Amino acid sequence: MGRQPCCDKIGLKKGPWTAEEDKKLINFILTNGQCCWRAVPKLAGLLRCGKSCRLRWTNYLRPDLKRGLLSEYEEKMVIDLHSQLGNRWSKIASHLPGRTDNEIKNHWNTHIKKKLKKMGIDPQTHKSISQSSDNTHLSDKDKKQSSQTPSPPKEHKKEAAGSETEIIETNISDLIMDGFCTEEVPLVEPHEILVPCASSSSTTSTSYSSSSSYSYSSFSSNSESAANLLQDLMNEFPEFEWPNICEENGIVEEGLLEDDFGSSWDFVVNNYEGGNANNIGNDPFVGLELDNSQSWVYGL
DNA sequence: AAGGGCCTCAACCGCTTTAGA
DNA sequence: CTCTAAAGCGGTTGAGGCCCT
Repeated sequence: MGRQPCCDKIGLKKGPWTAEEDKKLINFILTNGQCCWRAVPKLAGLLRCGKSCRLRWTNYLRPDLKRGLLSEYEEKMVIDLHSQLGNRWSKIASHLPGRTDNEIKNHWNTHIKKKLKKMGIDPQTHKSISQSSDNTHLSDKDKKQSSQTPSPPKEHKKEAAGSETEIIETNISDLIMDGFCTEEVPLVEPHEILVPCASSSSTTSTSYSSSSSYSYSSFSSNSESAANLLQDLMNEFPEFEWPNICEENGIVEEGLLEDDFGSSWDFVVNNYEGGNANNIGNDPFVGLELDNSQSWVYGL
């Protein structure tokens, strides 16, 4: 017996999702939760197959996703994990909260792979290309690119004499020192993801802001005040040295945090009920900003 | 300004794995 | 244990934007 297709493809829409479809899917998932993807399109009023809905949600609409390019630390993690796990993108993604397997796979193929090749490292084996006995696994296009790529600098040729571990570690360090771009690119406007609160006792707080320069991450919390929310964030992100904050209403606390990786973060905790001077929201929130570029607002 | 080539990444395809009857 | 449906996963595609000539 032949395998049935995952869905009746006749009449189903394919291709890029529209904002209207996104809204329908977000509303449905946040109201009903994730269950039985095959039934989702019908119940949500979408002309898509369940698989397409699941992919759209997991790869793009999920509110806990990080946005923008991978940080230096995340790239190093991906390279290290790939050397251990190979192309098991979902396993790699599971070590990077807020990142999807698709995102990591794309980033690997478009950025990291090229960078490693340029440094004389075989992206598949993580060995120096000069050590590889053959490069027959490369496609014609790869070979062409490889032939156009300048020889590795002398330092790398010198490193080839050392142990494999040393080579990889040194090259990864060089890679990071080269400086990857960490620009943040918000992709979803907040007004597009706001949904009516479900009447049920949802434990997910909806995050928002009127500024498009922020990322809008939901944060699972039972918080009823900014102080409680901050406490939840402290538990979630223990790598920060969090300050003590005033628990009175109407207090805005600002300051600097430093994470385990030496990055300085501006933070602001707003206890105001019913709006604030920056018009960021009408409820208490906790905001984090890295180098004036990456921002997260955790609202109630 | 035009157009051709390259790059990026969202989305799709098809195979594999998992869950449950 | 077997079969089937659903979900998960990784490879691939192609539209759209960017860059270079």
